[in-house]
Amino acid sequence: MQPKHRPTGPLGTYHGGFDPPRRAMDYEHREIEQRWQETWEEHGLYRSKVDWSRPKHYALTMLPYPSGDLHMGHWYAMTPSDARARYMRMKGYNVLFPIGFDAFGLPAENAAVQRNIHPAKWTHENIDRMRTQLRSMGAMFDWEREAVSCYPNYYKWTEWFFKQMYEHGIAYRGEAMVNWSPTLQTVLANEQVIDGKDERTGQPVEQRMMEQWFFALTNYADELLSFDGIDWPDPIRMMQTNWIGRSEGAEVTFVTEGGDDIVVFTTRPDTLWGATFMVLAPEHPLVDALTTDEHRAAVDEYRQAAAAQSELERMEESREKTGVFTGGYAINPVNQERVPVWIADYVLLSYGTGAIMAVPAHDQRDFEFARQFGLQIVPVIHPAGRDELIEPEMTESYVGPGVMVNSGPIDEVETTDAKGRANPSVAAAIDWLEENNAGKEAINYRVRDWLISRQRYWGSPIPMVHRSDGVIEAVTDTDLPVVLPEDVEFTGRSPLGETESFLATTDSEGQPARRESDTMDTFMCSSWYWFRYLSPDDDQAPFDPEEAAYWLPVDVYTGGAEHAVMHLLYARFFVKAMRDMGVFTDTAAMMKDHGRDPSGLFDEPFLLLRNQGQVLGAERIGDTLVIEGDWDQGRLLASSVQVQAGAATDAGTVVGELMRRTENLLQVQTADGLVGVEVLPDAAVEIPSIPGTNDVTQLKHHLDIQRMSKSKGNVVNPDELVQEYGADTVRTHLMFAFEWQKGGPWDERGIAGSRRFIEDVWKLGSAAYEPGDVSDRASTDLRRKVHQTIAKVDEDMAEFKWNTAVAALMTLRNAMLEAVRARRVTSEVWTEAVETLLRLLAPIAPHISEELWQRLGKSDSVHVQQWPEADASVAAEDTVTMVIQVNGKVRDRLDVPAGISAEEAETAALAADKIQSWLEQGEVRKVIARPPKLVNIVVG
RNA sequence: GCCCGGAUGGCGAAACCGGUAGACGCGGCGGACUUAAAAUCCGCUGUCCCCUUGGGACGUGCAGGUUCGAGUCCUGCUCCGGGCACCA
Repeated sequence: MQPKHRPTGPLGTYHGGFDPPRRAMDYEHREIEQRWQETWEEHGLYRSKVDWSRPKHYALTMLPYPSGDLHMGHWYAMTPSDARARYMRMKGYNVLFPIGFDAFGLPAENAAVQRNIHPAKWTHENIDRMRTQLRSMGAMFDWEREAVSCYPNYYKWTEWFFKQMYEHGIAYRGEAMVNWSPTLQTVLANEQVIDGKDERTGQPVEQRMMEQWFFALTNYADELLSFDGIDWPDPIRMMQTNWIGRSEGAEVTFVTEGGDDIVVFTTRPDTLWGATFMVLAPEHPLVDALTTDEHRAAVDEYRQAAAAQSELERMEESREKTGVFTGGYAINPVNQERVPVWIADYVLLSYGTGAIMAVPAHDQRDFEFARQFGLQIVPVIHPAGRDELIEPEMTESYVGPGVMVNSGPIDEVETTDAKGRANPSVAAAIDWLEENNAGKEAINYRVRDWLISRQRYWGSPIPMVHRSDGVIEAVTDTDLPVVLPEDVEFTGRSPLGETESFLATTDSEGQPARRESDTMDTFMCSSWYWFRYLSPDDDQAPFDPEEAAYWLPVDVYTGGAEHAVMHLLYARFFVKAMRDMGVFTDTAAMMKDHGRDPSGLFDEPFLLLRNQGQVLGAERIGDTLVIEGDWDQGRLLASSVQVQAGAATDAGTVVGELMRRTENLLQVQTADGLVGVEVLPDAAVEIPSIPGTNDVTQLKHHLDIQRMSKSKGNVVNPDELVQEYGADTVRTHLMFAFEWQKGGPWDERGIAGSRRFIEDVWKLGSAAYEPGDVSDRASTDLRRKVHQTIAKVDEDMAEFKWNTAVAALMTLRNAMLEAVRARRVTSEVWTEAVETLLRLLAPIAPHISEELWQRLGKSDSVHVQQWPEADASVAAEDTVTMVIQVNGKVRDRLDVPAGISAEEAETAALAADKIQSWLEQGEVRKVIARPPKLVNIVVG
């Protein structure tokens, strides 16, 4: 449908008279929304341009992964972000609100393997569809700044950043554990491993060390612990802080009898005199050397068992302690005692040094281990205010304060609950270790360096070359990007490692060499995308410093709290590394040219962060699947899948609830546990509630209540809602019906209320108001309500409290409906009310606000209007309801002047009729007056 | 297991700093309009009790505590959600 009027003015200005208001109820949301979306686009209303004469505001919403269709979760995340951006614009800021796609990732590759569709094709089709869906939201995205991470002109710069990291010593080769499938000879993602088995083949998966690329994130650990200058939610800061997990203590070297050093980190070096054994991670490199022939069989067996378990399983503290003795011994450097060296899976190679000294008397895990295996326990703390610990009588470790005993040089030193050097005994121990060259003060972080290698196809290539002489070198900048080859085969293994035409290359000296076949973690792409929005087509640099000088840093970032520790920490790390690598040198110079002080502007990416919760799928009773098929090595090849409510457990080969689906792989919860099912391409799929021929992808609509996301799959389709109710209604409802930070299950019934609100706005905005018997009182009352609403909505929009902002607008709606019925307010007051309502609603419901604004005969877009300002004197109430309590219970209410004094309030309260009978129950002991709201009389 | 959240009517929720619990909306009930239904409009709607106009008791996951006063603060639990490093 074409716009009825084709305004031709400058940005945000429309000319030409609109039709006079038609009948009250001609609200055609489809026509109106489409027309305005086209008109805004034509006028470039949301193009954002650098303008140094105006204050800037960079609003960012987390970019979506193109999983297929835009789902309610995207709307839920983005609608308020858009509304906030629009609000800031009306507040006078020059706003940048861009969008893009985080387009590399595993689901595209799954589709390739399972359905033989190329990841690029799958991704591009999804992006095309989601672009259309995003436009239907009516958001103020500046599409000219769109960035897509899987386009070569984007990942060229992802590769360039990798090179920068390499050249500045941040990227390095190291070893890490991977999920290795011996059957497929490939690495699997954690998500692909279910119950220690490959979800696709049902074959076992083992942990194996592999050499890969890392970023030295721990170099920035201390800086990342500081949140100075940024406004982030406390829980996120806390999670990041705990994730980084800084602990202070000492590194101590134990020497094995074979002469090897075992370095351990401990936060309690003061308890070294009580260290009676050591435990190494099963994968620790010294295990082989330590193991005696007598113990080798047991050690090997234990190591294999440990390799079959994930880290998460190994960290389960409640399970029984397991471990085996290597037969080897090391010398405790503080007392020259010979201590046995064990291996146990609760020690992780990835934490600390992969080895611990065990002090069973004062560490509960060590205590349980010692008791289980009959190892020596030596108490070295005399607990404060208690009897000395006697080893055989101990039933648990002692971790409290006291005085050191049995500890040679640090005997008698006090020990407290303080951490690090703040604890006298720890300080004394560190000093002693350093004086005697037995150890040194050290800091350990729980956080590990960022492993960025992925043995996959659909990611940004790592621009490195392995020379035939073993040296690794970077691809020259002029050869960037290393482009992903398109003609590859998808088998489940990494195609790059098997594509000879990609691998074969030459090094900088023209000698034959091999390309790196790993690609980068997709978090790498999303660690710098907001810079790419600044100049998405720039082929000279990752971003244009002229744009960056104006727009950076991001002022407001919104997205899901599920990104608390990974994406949001990587993003912070990335910016700090960029700063140190000099990436912002030009930007800083440009800032100075424009009189902007660049100091501190490149330390953090996002000044203010707010998180939304998750919208859950509509609640359904979990459907039961009845599946027929043949067993093949522990999983079922299905020839028929039926959705059947309440089917008997023996109705098919497998009967159970669908828990997860990845393409045609199902996980079905049966009475006997989780079963993996592969739905064969020609299998019959039957879903009674979906008419026509069904296919396996539709099974996603039949999960129990769960998160709406690409991996869980129960998606409420917003397109249908938008068709039926309109984007403005859906936007309003999403902002109204939930506590944004919390989210919750989607329930379609409630949207009727938001639709009614939008229709009422239509009536109010398009009705011709004729004053009748005008009264000052009515006019004053409506004006007061209008200005109270401005104040409330303004405050709520500023603080991301969308639901109460909409509620305030609904309250104003109610007052205006009342006013239009009574016709007692003046035309001026009515006009002020209508124009205020439309401007306050514009960020939330942009289309209807614009349509009605234009019908009022305005020439500029409502979206370039000034945000209304509340007049506090108009908004003020002159009387207030004062509550009178007796002993904390409400017994009466009085209307009193807002300015009532404490004495007057007290007098009035004690004189109130309904209070008298309560006063007779005893003496008035105390009166607490909090004018003008409350008086509490204490009687007793 | 570890880290971080959450729990308030039949439902989604609101409640600034400790000061009227339930704003706003859904649903429900009753009424108006209609041949009828839908839509729309008006009224009621936390639970229980009493003789009414009206009044009273109870009530914010559970058990305690602090306070004149607790949804809000403290202690100990229960259940639910998010994250745990190759899902994004």
